Amino acid sequence: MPELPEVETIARGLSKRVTGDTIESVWIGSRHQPLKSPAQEIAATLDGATIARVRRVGKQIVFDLESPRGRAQWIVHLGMTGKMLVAPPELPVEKHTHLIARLASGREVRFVDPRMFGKLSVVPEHGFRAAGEEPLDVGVELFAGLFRRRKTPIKSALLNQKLLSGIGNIYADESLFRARVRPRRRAASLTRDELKRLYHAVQEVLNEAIAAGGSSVSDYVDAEGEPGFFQLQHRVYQRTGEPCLVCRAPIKRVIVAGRGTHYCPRCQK
DNA sequence: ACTATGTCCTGCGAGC
DNA sequence: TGCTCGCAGGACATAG
Repeated sequence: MPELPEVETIARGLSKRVTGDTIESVWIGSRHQPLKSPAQEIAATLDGATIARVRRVGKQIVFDLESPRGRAQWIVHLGMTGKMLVAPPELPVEKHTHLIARLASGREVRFVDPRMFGKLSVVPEHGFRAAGEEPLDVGVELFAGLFRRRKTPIKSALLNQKLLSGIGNIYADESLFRARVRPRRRAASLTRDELKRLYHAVQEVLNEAIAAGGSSVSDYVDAEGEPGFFQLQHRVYQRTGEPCLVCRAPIKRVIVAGRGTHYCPRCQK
């Protein structure tokens, strides 16, 4: 599922291939679940707009658009199974394609999302605000302050996009393992040292994952249709019963915040 | 003001 | 072999 490193990889790929290009026409499928803004409004905003910039904010892809009608932003959240592909027009349109933007260069940007947890919207210029802090930009003091006085499990807090934007199930588990903190620990119970370890673990995991092009665990591919490789470096995620890479104890799986959660019962306190 | 839980959706794999 | 069923989970609604 696309979390910060996957979305970063996709946004970089899109940026490289569509910046400066102009959307000449837009097709939107009849399944409207993935749309947060009305289909008509999305089509009208994209149609004829030039893509000035593509970037990642939290887990969303933000397209800065310029057109004779003014500036706007196209916001794409990939949900669990969303893909943004840059494709030649002759490439067969795969099932669950919800939007196709045809570009002046001849290429197409396609939004594909089988499970339809993804969301598309358009907002006025500068209309989009990230809910929480960027995990890779935040300082250690502000980071630690986010968890103070919170009774919720630390894993739930990591998944809360209003605190930090971009961490999902994979990177929450991997970060907690590296920080040697159990996912069910109450956030407020973490010591200063543990919070510091967690801060560095989050940065390390996210940066390593970006370098590997993200994790391909379900059907994630980047804008060019290429998978990522960070799943090969997962130390706990989906390794239930396998030996911990540090102490050989079998990795445990429990449910926290309704999510499958993996940890080492010996290394993580 | 927080926190916990159910819901949306389709594809896939386990189990019979 | 072929079927059914349950699970996967990001964000939000709703309940407590």
